[in-house]
Amino acid sequence: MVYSAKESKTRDAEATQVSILDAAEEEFARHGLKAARTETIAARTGVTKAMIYYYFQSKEKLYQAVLDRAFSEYVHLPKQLDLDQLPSDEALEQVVRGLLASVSCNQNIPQIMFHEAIQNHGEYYKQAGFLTVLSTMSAILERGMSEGDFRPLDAPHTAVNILGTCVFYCLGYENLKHFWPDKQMHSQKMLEQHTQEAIALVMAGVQRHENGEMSK
Amino acid sequence: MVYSAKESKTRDAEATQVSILDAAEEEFARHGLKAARTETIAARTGVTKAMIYYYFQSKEKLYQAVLDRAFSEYVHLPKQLDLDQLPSDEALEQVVRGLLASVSCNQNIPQIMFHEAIQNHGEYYKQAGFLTVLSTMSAILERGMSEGDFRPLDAPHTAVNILGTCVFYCLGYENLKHFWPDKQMHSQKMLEQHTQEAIALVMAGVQRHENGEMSK
DNA sequence: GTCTATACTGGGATAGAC
DNA sequence: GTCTATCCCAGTATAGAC
Repeated sequence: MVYSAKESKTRDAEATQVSILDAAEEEFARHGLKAARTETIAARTGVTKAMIYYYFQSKEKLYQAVLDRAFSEYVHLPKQLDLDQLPSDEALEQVVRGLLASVSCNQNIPQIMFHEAIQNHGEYYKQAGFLTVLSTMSAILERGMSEGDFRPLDAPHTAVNILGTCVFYCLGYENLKHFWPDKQMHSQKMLEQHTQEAIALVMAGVQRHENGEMSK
Repeated sequence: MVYSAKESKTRDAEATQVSILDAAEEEFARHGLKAARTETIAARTGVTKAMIYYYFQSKEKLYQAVLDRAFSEYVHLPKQLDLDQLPSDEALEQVVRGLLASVSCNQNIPQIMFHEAIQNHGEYYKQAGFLTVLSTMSAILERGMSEGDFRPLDAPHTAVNILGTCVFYCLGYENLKHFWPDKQMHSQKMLEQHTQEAIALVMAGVQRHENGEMSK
């Protein structure tokens, strides 16, 4: 995804389009559809505004193109079949780990999704990979309960709550950095720690424990 | 907060200002500072755009006023002293429960905070109540570990992860509704279920269990 | 395919009547 | 204190040269 094509000074339609899409993804993530400025996108891309309208007829069309590309590239989960082979707790850990990795490496998509949610009534979300993730997690949780690995819980609600834990750290970065004034939240070390703590919390949160009190 | 003063047709400066603030909070929550339209705020309020500039000199000043009011009203946590009296697990449950209640009853504030994070680099977040919530939770987690109630964990990271679980359901509502096509996510019943499931996940996630494997 | 220059519009802000 | 009318800039979109 994030490969810039600025170096070629010769005319290259393909490269220009990719370059515009990259800059647009960034801008839309930051500001949402309405507040995004085509001028900023053009400036970051290195081409002029006119080019944006040449390739993508309007800001809306460009937005749609960004979403389309993002959905096709985001969240490469382990295949359903592979997950079914694993014990439920290992399957869940795999999914959560994949999710955390995706979110850490490209925060633009979750940010765009959020803007979608509160501005555009989640119109595009149906197409997105996140619903798949939720369904997958929910199914694993159901299986884990029936196999006795997990405590009694409501699978869809718990899947949503897990997803919340996974995305919040990166989504709220600019706010949360005040909570860690002396650390770099995006450093390799911190991201790894976040991954580890999130997984620990989630796994402990769903697993059945011999003498633990059941929640119902 | 959400009390409208439209019914008085006589001139009432106080009521007009409150009315503007209410509408503005809504609009800023939906669109963020930049994309928010003063025209929309005025329309929703029932007064004209000019009034907004009469009372608040600019859109920015209005935004600041909305934030100031929100911070002073949001998240009424139990007093520090009361929490210290309780066993750590009960204290944590109290805080999480309070947080879930605040978020469910007014989603505007978390939404504004989110926009702050990704648009304005979290400038205002330092003032907000959320950092207090995080510190409070973190302290409780530390105490719980030292008293042997909680498993070994990183307190700040875990506090952030818990907060994520608490806010995500309401923040992502418009997206997540596609995941529950047959339910009303804002119904009393669903909100209660979310509260219950979130608390169950969090408490199970942090508590020490006799035979559970420690995460470190 | 890429640029410069410009037409057009939405919306922030203000002047002035009532 | 509240309204109407208007100014004017920022920003979308396009025409036309190269």
